[in-house]
Amino acid sequence: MNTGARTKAPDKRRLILDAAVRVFARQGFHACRVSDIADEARVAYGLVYHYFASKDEILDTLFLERWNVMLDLIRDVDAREMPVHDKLAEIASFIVDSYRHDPDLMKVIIVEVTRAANSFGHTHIATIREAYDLIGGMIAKAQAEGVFKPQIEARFAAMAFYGAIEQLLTGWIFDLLPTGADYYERAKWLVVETVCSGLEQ
Amino acid sequence: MNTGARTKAPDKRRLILDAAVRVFARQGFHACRVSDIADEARVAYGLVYHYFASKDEILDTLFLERWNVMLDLIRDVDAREMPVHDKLAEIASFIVDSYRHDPDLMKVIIVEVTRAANSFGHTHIATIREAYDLIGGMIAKAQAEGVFKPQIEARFAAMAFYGAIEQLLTGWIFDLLPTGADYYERAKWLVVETVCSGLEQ
Amino acid sequence: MNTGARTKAPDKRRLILDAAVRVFARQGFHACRVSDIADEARVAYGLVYHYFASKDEILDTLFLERWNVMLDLIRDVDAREMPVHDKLAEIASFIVDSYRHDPDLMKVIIVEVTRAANSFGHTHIATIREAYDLIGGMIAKAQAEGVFKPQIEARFAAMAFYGAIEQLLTGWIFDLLPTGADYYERAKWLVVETVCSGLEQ
Amino acid sequence: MNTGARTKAPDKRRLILDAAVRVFARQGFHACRVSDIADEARVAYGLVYHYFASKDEILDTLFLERWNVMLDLIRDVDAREMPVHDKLAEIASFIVDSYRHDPDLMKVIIVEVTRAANSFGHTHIATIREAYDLIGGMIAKAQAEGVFKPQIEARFAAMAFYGAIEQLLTGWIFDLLPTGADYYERAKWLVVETVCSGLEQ
DNA sequence: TATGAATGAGTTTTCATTCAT
DNA sequence: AATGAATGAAAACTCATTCAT
Repeated sequence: MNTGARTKAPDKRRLILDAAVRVFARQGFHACRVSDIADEARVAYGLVYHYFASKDEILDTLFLERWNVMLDLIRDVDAREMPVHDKLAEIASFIVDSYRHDPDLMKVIIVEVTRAANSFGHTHIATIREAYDLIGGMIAKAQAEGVFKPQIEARFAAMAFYGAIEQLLTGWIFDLLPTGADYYERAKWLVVETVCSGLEQ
Repeated sequence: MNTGARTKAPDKRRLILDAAVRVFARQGFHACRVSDIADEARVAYGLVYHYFASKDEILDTLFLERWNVMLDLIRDVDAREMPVHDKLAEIASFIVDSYRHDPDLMKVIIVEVTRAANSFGHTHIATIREAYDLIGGMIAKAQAEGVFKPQIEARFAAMAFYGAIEQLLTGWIFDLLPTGADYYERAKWLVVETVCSGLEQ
Repeated sequence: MNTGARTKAPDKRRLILDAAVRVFARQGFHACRVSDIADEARVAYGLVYHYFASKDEILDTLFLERWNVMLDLIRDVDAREMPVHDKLAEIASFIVDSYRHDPDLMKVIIVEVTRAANSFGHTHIATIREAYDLIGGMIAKAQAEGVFKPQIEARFAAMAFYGAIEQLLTGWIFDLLPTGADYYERAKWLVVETVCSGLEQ
Repeated sequence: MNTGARTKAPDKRRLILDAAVRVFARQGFHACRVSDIADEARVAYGLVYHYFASKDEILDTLFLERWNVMLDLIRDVDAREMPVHDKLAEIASFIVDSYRHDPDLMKVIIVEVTRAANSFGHTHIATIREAYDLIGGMIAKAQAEGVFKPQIEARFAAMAFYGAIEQLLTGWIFDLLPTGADYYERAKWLVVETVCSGLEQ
């Protein structure tokens, strides 16, 4: 029974992953060196290669760890009986909270994976798509139930919804939007409100 | 009547820029070599450096060329007297048409610049922000006029709107959404309809 | 009886420095490639950059190593109680012996550093000057004691003295002067005799 | 009858040579580009190659132009009937005046040619040696006539004499010695006085 | 596990030189 | 003579990865 973060054991592997998040966020995946990660983790250079086969694998690991948590959440939400509005709100809330909890990690995922059409994005496309598809399914179901307009393609709407959230995170990442607990909460509400009811009075 | 491409000067500089778009789109900025660009342009290696100080400058040039055209469009729309709904529709239409007209260029801009918080995105943040600000201004104005709900932060709404569009393009780039004239047109309508009226019936 | 070169650690760093001396002397700093140094040292290319930040740093290191030994000698001589004639003789002897012991190293220092007004010479000007100043001080002291003529500027005389020695080395480097133990010893005597007593009978 | 420097005719070739002197002196031969020379001469890039076969040839030309003037002077002095002291004074005077008249040119010759054992110095070794040999001949003659001590090798003495002068120039080039008409004149006297009579009272 | 020296392929950039006009 | 675009070889430097200890 090792929950992974007891107290003593430093768990070098975790140390390296966490250091990588900070370094990737600060310098970008391409601009940083493996030695930067080792230094940040206060670990010997070679140890990075003891735990990970390559620099790529570190980012892969970080992405999958987080994305799978999100997929679990979305699947769980999807399975529950609740209005689509609330489902979308749960998802938006989860993503925004993910950013609140670990902005560096979300920055890395958005900047280095989600849009990297020729590298990591391409590698993980199936995993990424699963999230979009699940959301698309919720919207399609809502259309079938007469809650959402039937004219709008569910897949397109799902992308627009997800893109709206990700862009809010991008705004925070680029320091284009104000941060703080209030703003995070309002942002969650705003994106769902807009997508469900629209901006018009 | 000459479309310009067959006439006198081959304009090597343009040739290089156009080749770079294709190469960046195909391989990604980091994964491609300057020699790939030169080869694609059927031009001597050194000529790339005769016209551009660095590989970076090529991407900078491509981005600014296109983004400034968009800024002009947005500024123009902003100055016109028309319902905010139509203004947003013009913007969405312009961006989608940009993708239709030159998917490679838009792919490069979205994948390599717009979200690159540690490299090009950071360099061009002021230019990028201008677009968001202009859209935010339109929304704020609509709120002041009572057309849009006043409770939603205009800046946040603008980001959500832009993010929704960009994500549709991302969907096409990643081959997650179907393409074709019909889909492009419906996508334009969809994103504006959603943002203005919401998905709810 | 072990001269140290055959023992345990090969000390790759030293290997590289020694190889660099040979390569710089043979081809000149600008004309040689870093790979030439690595090859000469029978070491992997990248190892050169593991120990030195740049090709420049290798030459900097070689120069400072040697010049500081000379500075120590001059400072030591300066502190001793002995006729100025003998002091100058010690210095001339040290420099000529340095050439006898490692002609390549002295060649590199004279050819690539001491006169390189726009590169290494400029970088190390303060260090180089210290030697001239110390010699100038000895001459000034001799003038104050009435041993040397007071009309001649000590700083100028110091430069002339040092220049005379360096030019003898240059003569050997360019193969314009005969070499051999006898010539080295006579050269030491000659330069001091000339500067102190003059060529006139 | 064209003395080469009338008034109107710009003589682009001369313009390029003079510009090269300034650029070589300022940046060093290796650090400057051919385009720097063209820019400094306010001449088209390609024109440099119309007048000179290579960058090297420009420096060769500059060196030979000046060194041959010096050789003429030394030969002339050598042929004259005058005390060796005066001969050496004429030579020292000529070299110092050369520096007064065009410090950049002398800097370039000393820094880039005279000590460049692996490049230009090697190329022009025969020409350079001629000067040393002529001076050596004067000294040998003075020894034969009983004016100079016979124990000192004339060739070595010639090198020491020339080296003393060149080092004074080096001192000015590196800004280690004070400049000005007075200092130049005293330097001429000093070097000859030292070499002939010695520093001792 | 842990360390960091050792390896060497890969890429940008520079710049002398050529050439068409 | 004059121009400057075009060429492409050359080299420094980087850094992911391997390996001996």
